[in-house]
Amino acid sequence: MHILMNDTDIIAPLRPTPRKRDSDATRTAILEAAKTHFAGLGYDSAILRGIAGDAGVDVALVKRYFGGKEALFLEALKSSFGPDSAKEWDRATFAFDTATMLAGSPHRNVERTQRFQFLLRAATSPTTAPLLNLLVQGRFLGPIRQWLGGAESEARARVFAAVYIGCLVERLVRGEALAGRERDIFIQRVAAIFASLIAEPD
Amino acid sequence: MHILMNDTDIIAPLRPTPRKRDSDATRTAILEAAKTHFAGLGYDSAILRGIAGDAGVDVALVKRYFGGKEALFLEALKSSFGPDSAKEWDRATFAFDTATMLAGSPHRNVERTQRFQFLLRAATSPTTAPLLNLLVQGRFLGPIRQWLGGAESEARARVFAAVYIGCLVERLVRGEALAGRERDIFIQRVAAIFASLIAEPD
DNA sequence: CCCCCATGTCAACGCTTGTTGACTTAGACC
DNA sequence: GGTCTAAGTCAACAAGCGTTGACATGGGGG
Repeated sequence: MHILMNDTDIIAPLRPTPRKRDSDATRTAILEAAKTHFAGLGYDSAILRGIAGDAGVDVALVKRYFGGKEALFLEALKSSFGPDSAKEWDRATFAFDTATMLAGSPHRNVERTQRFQFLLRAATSPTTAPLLNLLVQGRFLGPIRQWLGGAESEARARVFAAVYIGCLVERLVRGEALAGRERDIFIQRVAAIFASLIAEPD
Repeated sequence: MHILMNDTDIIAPLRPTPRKRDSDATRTAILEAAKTHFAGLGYDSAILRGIAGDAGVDVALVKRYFGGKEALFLEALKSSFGPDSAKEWDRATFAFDTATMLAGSPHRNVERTQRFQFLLRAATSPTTAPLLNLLVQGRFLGPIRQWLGGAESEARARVFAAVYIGCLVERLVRGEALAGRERDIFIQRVAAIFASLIAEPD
């Protein structure tokens, strides 16, 4: 193993700038670690030294690359809410699929789960709540509203968001997932709610 | 005004122990301030000096009376979730009333609003989330489940809780309340959801 | 080959905040 | 009225954490 040269050495000649000590990778590593930490712990409980540690870098680098904790948080938040897959959702199966996802195993679709845990934790921390409005509006409520379509889409989008987030909180509070018949009922009920919000013709 | 003796002096003879410097009142004041602060700021952001300040006492008193921040939090949490009015709810108007409350002005029924903000903030802080399970189960989910009655009450209670909490988060994130027609639609939709969760005969 | 800038490291500062113990004072009891 | 305990005050400590600037180092361009 130690005989082999690392990737950087190999592909370096191919690039215009071989990246001396890979600042891009460092930045990315920090950002990724930050996303995980912020999502899992919330703004207050996440600590820079922990994030830097997970990224395998020094704390001071966080300042160099992002400026500070708050700026890093914002960056991580924006990075977590990239262009969403709202348009890809299938109207036929959406309600049931989403309800299923919300009912149980956090393992499926980990990325989205983490993303919304992120949102949730951010929403309930007074420090970050103000920062969140724009993002929620622009990348969550907006797309959903548009996707739902029809009249009074604003109100319906809000109900949708509320139910969606509520399910996440519910799951967050009590770690164990539902099982068996109770789980089926839960899914069925939530799916019905979603369906009623979509189907509305006008 | 300064001529009058204060209450303590007047009613003192009537009590077995007239209470020298009113330790009970002090304790209560701290607890009340703590409830407000924890509900409004969350466990992490709430600071003891702020709580003590609002209560008009020294920080050290918090230790004397409660032992520490975590213990105070627990006490405040328990105190916030006293015997609930679940049994008083009217099945006929409950769905609409609750939806209306959730839709808008946090001014009506401030107490309950604060209580659930408390719950919410506690739920999303990793520090306090573990402490919450028992309480939520015992004093919120339990009563609701019982009140809803019928078959599969567990699943339905969970859906109820999810929607309820979701609406609170939604309102928490975006301070401004809905208005006009959008508000009506919102209420109508949420009320419909609640109603469907109650009415289920079997 | 040498210099210079970007990258990374290190240690320390300063602030916030929970906690603690010593000190002061009020008031009930003898 | 004196005394002793409970109630309240004060200042300081200690730990956690974000932040900062000085210093080391590697590598590409002259």
